[in-house]
Amino acid sequence: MAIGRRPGAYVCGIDAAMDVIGGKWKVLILWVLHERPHRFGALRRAVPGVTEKVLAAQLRELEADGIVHREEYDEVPPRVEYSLTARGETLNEALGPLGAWGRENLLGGATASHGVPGLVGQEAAR
Amino acid sequence: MAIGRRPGAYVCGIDAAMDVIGGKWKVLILWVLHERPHRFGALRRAVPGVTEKVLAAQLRELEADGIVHREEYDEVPPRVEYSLTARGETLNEALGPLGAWGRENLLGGATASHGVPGLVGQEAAR
DNA sequence: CTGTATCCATAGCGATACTG
DNA sequence: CAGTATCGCTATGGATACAG
Repeated sequence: MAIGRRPGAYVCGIDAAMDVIGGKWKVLILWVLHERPHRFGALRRAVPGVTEKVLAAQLRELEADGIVHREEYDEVPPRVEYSLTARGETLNEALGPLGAWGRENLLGGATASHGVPGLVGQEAAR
Repeated sequence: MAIGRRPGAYVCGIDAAMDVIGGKWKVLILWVLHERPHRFGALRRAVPGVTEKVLAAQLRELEADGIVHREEYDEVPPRVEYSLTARGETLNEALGPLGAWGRENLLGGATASHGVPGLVGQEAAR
């Protein structure tokens, strides 16, 4: 409990989880952050097509749900680093089978993995 | 491949899968159909709050994606039965860990399971 | 560099009525 | 019974400009 934006409105764990990862870019953000922490600008470049406003909004929601950690350094120029929390890591692992299903059934097994431990490489390095 | 509504637009298996289960009611439909086939009206009653139009639309998409099978019986009164395909069953299984994550992290482990084989009971019978 | 503010486009969803 | 048609709302997301 304590997280999720519609407390008490879920009929099973799946739709609760869907609420957390339902944003258009969230699984991509998860995918990128799983490899290593990113700052805002790097994240924006790593998630092609997202605008600043939307990226900021999705990060806020993921932060509110305890998935990502936001570390603000009081420097100049400003620096903010985003990383996965422990809960974010477990969510990423729970997403593994779904990613495998998608690769096998939707992509023909041709594309990069989704950060399942032991399968992720340097694809998202950039 | 051959399924998914944005062929070639995915960066990893996860967002491809998200496209398939992204509708507001789709995971619920999956949950209900996993237990046993349902006809349209029964499905509508089993998924509380959905309207006919939206239910029909989501079923069409799931059918186009090869997740559900639509069996039309030429009787009077008309009868149509919806069931999961083999691909739908594997998708349901791939959703298992995510549902477990949601129950543990969002619901406190209090709610019914999502049809993970061996865990589903009569909760969705209704 | 890391955001917020403003405005706008659209997709998805919902209610109701109607048809084969 | 099993849908389709029509209408419209609202939430999400996108583009651009501006701020700390």
